[in-house]
Amino acid sequence: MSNSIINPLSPKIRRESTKKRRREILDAALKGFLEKGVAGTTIEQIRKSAKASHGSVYHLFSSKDEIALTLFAEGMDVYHQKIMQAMEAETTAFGCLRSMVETHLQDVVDDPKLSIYITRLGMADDVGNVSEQFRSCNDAFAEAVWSHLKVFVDRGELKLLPREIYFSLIVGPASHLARSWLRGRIDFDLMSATDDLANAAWKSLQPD
Amino acid sequence: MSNSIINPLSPKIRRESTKKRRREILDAALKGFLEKGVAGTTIEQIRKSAKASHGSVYHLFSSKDEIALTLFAEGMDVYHQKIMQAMEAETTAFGCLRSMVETHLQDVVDDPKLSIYITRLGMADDVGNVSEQFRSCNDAFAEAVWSHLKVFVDRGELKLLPREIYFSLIVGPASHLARSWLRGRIDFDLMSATDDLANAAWKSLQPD
Amino acid sequence: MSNSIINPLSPKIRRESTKKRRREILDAALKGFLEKGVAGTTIEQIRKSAKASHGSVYHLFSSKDEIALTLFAEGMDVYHQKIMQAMEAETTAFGCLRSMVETHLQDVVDDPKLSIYITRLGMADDVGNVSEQFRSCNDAFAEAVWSHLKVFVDRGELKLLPREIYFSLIVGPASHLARSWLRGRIDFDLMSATDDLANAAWKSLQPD
Amino acid sequence: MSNSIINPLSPKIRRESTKKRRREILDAALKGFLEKGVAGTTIEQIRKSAKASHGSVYHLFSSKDEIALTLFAEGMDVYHQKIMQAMEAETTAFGCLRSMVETHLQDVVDDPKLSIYITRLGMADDVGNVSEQFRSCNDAFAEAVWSHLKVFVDRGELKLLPREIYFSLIVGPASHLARSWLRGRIDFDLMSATDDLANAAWKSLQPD
DNA sequence: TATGAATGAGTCTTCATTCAT
DNA sequence: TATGAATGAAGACTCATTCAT
Repeated sequence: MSNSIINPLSPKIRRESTKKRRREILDAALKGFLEKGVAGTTIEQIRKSAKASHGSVYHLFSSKDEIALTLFAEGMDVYHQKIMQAMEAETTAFGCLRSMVETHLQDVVDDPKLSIYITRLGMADDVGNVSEQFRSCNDAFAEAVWSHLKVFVDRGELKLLPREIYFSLIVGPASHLARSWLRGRIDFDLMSATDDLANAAWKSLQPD
Repeated sequence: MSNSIINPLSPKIRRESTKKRRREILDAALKGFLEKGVAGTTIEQIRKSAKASHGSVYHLFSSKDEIALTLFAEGMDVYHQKIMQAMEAETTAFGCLRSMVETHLQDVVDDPKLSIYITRLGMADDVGNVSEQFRSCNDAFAEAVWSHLKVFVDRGELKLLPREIYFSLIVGPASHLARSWLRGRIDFDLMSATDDLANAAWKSLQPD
Repeated sequence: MSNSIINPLSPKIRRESTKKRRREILDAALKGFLEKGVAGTTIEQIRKSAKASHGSVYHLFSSKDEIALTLFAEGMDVYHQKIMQAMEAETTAFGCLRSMVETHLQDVVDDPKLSIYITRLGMADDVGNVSEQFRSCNDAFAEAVWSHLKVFVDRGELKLLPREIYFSLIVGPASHLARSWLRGRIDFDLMSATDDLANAAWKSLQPD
Repeated sequence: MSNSIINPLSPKIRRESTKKRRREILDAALKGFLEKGVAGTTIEQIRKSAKASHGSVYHLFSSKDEIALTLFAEGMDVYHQKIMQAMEAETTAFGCLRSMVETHLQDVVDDPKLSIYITRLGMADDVGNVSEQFRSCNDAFAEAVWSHLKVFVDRGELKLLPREIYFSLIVGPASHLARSWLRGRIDFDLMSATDDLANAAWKSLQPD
């Protein structure tokens, strides 16, 4: 099972050292992007932070956008995998929903900046064509999620709804709350909301 | 009751013509920002589109960021007002929730680009200090929303939860779905999801 | 005795209030010039600091340079007057030299920034045509100084030299030392050098 | 013995061509600065005159101020070296003083504009932080001068005074006169004042 | 006279990207 | 492959000055 979109643009990498250099650049770039945004981070800063030369960066990536996109893709991919693993580990409908909510919250708590980066880039017009990336990988993910939930729906444990709505109902509130938390608008520990959100998701999906 | 943050930075305006000129610039800027993003829109384009001189723009606004911020504040304000009006017009708990969901969706559908602009800027670290603006106005809004919902909670019609969670439960799914829709991932008419989302919100907030 | 060059460009001033406003602008400008240089000070800052409007400034002065020039002229004039008064109060050759040295040092100590401003502008190409101002007023001053010293030279108390050299010999060292002091390169109290410099000037001008 | 401050900010230069390009820019800039002042010279003019691209200039220097500063440092350095060489070539106290005076005057006569540039920048608050540069290099120079004069003072050939005063007494008058000359206030050949100024310096430093 | 809105030429600087070595 | 010098288009912003009210 791989809906991975990691490095879709990357050239075939020959040497080990190249791979390492590539990673250094990506890490340096991510650091910058998280702190100052994509537009606010210059290639110069990236290359300096990665101790690479200008030419070196352009040898490995065709543009700054490609770097941003690669990181975005990686991030999305990891997020998707986390969610999928969480779902796969559960056998009950409630367990599944709860697990998704918890995983989402944990993901935000574990790396808030990365979380913002992904969300923000997901809405950006201006970086490369994120949407293309986003779509192809997201559609696959959506399909995978659906195929899991379908089991419970078929069993009558979850309400039948247009499939696009499930993820919004389950993760939407967590995502929304997480954004408030990221903005520092929430005092309590984000994870402590897990039960309330999981219960809410569960109830909202009960058949009438 | 005014949690308005419109023009928080605006200087005292003496002449009527100034007010008009200010508006022209804001409108021209918004047009650009919606089409090409804040970074992608130049002051030159704005001023040309507003038929104003360079200096004139800077006489009225101290920077491009201030323009973006003013627009953001205005947009947030309008959104908040819409939601508040929707809530105030309803007397039942369900009516209130449904109205919030519907208003949110309608808002996105009515002006998708503005909607993206607001959402995106709300997550931006890089433009001025949006967060400051965002916070002060958002907190007031959150308070107003809560004071409305509290009535229903006190009556036992809605479950008692940490107050920060309500808005996420009610509008979070709509917001999440709207983002998918904005990315073109959803075939059906967004408004048609109103009932499903409203019901879900309602159920998720039922007392146990 | 007036070799004053104050306000050579100023229009005839009618009202008292105008005179006051004029003074406020000049004072505000001087403050800026001393802190950040002429080029580094904007009309905007001056007018704000003087609580005057743009138009008001331009009504009273034709340009920023004119303001700078007026201040320069005033400063030069005051300096010249101080030196002349010091000379006139003395009857002996040594007393006269000592008095000039002391006055120069005191002038620097009393208002170091003004002192720098005058010196700097005296060398500037870029502000209006300072040199014109400088020349006409300086020549008159030089003449006045010479006519005082001439008495002592005629009496054989001071050496006969090209007249242009006297002022350089008497005040040059004080001026040079003062610049070091202004740069913070000198620990001791500047005034304490008075005797040494006065003696040196005296000796350097002794007939062979 | 090197109190040189040349290129204190220059990056490690790898290629020979870079050094050449750097020099071309500096030369072009100096030409402009001498003619129209630092503020009056634009980067555009410099780069055009040096046949370099905009980015090239900024690759080699971080700002216009850095160029001005480098030039200032170079100029100061050359001046200091001239004076030191003049002193070192002399064995008698009088010869030494005379040589310093003559060198200073010659320096002004040889390149009046450069001379003004150095003097003016030495007084400027507004360009970068000249003072820092100025100080560190000037202190070293002052020390070197003093260690030379000390010999004569120890021998009783020159009067014992606070060490900061010597240079002012010797070069101050020449410097002052040179400024008058630069302003066109002096008819005679500046160099012809050498003897008078040298004698004056000599006499002013005689032990009582 | 006073005000402050408007002008617009001009400047520095940034930065992604290319290319010679 | 790696390096860093060079490119040059583009952009934000400044500011002295003019002018309508």
